Amino acid sequence: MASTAASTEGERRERPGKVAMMRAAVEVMGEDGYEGASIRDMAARAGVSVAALYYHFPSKLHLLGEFLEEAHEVILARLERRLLSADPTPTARLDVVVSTIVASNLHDKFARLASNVAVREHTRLEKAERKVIDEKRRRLLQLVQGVIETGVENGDFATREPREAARAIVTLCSSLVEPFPEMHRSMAEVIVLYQGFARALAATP
Amino acid sequence: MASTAASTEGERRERPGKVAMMRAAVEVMGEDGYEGASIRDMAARAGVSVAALYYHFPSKLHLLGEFLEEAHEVILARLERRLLSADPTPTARLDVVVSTIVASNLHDKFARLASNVAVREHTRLEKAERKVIDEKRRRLLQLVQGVIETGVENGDFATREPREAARAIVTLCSSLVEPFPEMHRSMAEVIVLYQGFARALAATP
DNA sequence: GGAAACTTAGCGTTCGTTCACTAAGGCACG
DNA sequence: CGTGCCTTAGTGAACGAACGCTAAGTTTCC
Repeated sequence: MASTAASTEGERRERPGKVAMMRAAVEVMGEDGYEGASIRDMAARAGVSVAALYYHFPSKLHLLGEFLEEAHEVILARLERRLLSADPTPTARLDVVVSTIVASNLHDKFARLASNVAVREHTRLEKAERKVIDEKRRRLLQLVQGVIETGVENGDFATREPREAARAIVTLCSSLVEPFPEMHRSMAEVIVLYQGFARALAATP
Repeated sequence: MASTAASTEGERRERPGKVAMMRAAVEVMGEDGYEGASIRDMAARAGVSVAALYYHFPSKLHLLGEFLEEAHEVILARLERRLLSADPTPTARLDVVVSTIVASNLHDKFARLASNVAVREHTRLEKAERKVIDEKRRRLLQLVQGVIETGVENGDFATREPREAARAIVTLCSSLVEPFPEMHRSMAEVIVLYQGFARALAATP
């Protein structure tokens, strides 16, 4: 579903489309913050008029909300899929958790900006939409917690606080977009490093 | 120096003063984000006119910068002082690192708001001021890294990545202000929990 | 022809910032 | 001992620019 541009035919006159507008909007939000990002900047980045944004999104806040819902849904789906086809040992499954989350936040420039928006701006939502996002974050946390708990049950892990360990792991994997100046590592190196951190957190009582 | 209100005499007519203005400004920034916080809200919260802010701070951005410098200096000083009078074993020193950072970010409502500002808004600064803050964050990181490295040298710790472990620990201790919905723990419990996490990160090879 | 996907133009509001002014305390000097 | 003067810490009003948003018209494509 939802193949907005150039779906069945080739080479139409490249209309920007809703997806491109959301991409542009998220880029600007990632750079300037939600309140600092003006809809004029978003529209200009998408190569579109301001009113075009309002054709697709009822308000700036709904645009943020829609993105956050989608982004969380995407990472949850990705994680569930990769866990299904993963080595069933808890350590391998935890490695999958880490590599999936880190890669989702780091794999290109847009992913980094989107990740910034996701961690910093979800507080701006209205209470109702905020609840929807919090619920999705809770699902992500539960997923990781489940992986840890099965590991504790069969002796691979040993933490007495699976929920808090899961929270710490997800926080770590989500907080590595420029929290400190310069980390001179490739994404692959970061993944290995953080898989080690995650194992340490899960394995230590 | 700099005792702004009621310095030598008693009971002057309670003028708000620069410190109160900065406190109010940081509160509003913590709630609404830097760009979302208007100087009118800040002034109102401090019980003062807008122009009064401009008497003490040359601009909104300088206000943020001055706060960030001060906040980082405070936590660095606190950490250095507590490390000086701490049990010299690396584990005890790492515990001090964790308890100091966590307590600084959590000990009351203002501390939480200030912590939010510190982690989210330091990217808004101009390049020059940004460098000043980054340097202070680097000093904090170095301090923690040093604690870990001496632990590795004498065999208490075992990580092969002291810098990244330090980064992870500081990130964890700084990221616990509402990153996930509801953490039903007292500050003392959180400190013990995160001391365990920090030890695990430092001790695991 | 008609719906979907836009544009142009502008609305009212809020923003950061500045200007001209002032009440209040300290203080050197005749 | 008071009086003119400078500094400190503010006030109130207003500036132009930028803001989120919208009504009405135009193009594109089946």
